[in-house]
Amino acid sequence: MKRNTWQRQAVRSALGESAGFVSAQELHASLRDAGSPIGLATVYRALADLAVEGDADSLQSVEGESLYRACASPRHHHHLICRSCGTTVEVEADDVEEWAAATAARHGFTEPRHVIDVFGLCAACTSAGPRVAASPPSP
Amino acid sequence: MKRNTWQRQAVRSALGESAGFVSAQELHASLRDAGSPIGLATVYRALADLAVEGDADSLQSVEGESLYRACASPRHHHHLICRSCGTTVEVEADDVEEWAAATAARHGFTEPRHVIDVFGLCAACTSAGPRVAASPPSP
DNA sequence: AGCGACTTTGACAACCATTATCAATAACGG
DNA sequence: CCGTTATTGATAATGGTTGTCAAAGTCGCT
Ligand SMILES: [Zn+2]
Ligand SMILES: [Zn+2]
Ligand SMILES: [Zn+2]
Ligand SMILES: [Zn+2]
Repeated sequence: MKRNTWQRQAVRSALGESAGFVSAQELHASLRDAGSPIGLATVYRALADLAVEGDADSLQSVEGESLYRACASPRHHHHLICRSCGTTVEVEADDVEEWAAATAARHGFTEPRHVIDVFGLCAACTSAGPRVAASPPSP
Repeated sequence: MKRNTWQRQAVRSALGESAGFVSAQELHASLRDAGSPIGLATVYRALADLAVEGDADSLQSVEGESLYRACASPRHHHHLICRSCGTTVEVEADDVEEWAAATAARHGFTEPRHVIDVFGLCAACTSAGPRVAASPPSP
């Protein structure tokens, strides 16, 4: 049986408050900053549990880190992620789902699963302009 | 300028001979088994170079390992991968490309990129039947 | 071919995210 | 309240990947 501990609630809550995908390390750091004495291993375990229960989505960052996010919708969906600020939009695309299934079937593959994520710069980050190391005042 | 060393050629060659995606560690092991004294760090560097030059595709395994594969086609494409034996099929899907671009644009995202991979069981692995841990003789 | 400038290599250490340990703690049914 | 038992968490261990740096190799040039 699953026991209800304040640690799990804290992770749930913290995950729900973050706008985009976060790593276990980041979530642990923010919880600690907020005064919680929660342990790192516990955050890893809680996030893994949330993911298997379907209450959180997970994906691998380009650097290979596991990132998690509270799912707004329980339905199957994918994500559009700002690679600058992490803001995430959930998107559904039945056409793409069908394409994935059909592609697998056409080549004799069974039990198809798929990884589909779109990364870009959100409107805010786009208008913020290209990132520069520093903006020395022009003399 | 890029210099031409037997190590880079060996990695290129070994990558081209493997049917599906392989990790740097696996490629290093097979090269060593074939009698090559190549170093592990060199394999990592060569694979990273091939990836940026567009001569190899890379993706993150579910366990977070970086996997590489020699690209048969220089065009943009995606992969259908057997999660049992690693056999890989390259697929193109203009519809999906357009969907990704349109989805990003619709939400004000710019410079869209995407990660699209389909995992399943190939025909051979499907007919091999469900995998069992062991088949103890029934007493 | 010989030379010199500049890359590349590789053994090894360092790094870092993630997982295993395991005694102490806390949740929950009765 | 109590006993059972899942959970916690500090720490160690794991394992893929990258950094270090002296030695060796590559290539343009003569
Ligand atoms: Zn943004
Ligand atoms: Zn989907
Ligand atoms: Zn297969
Ligand atoms: Zn594409």
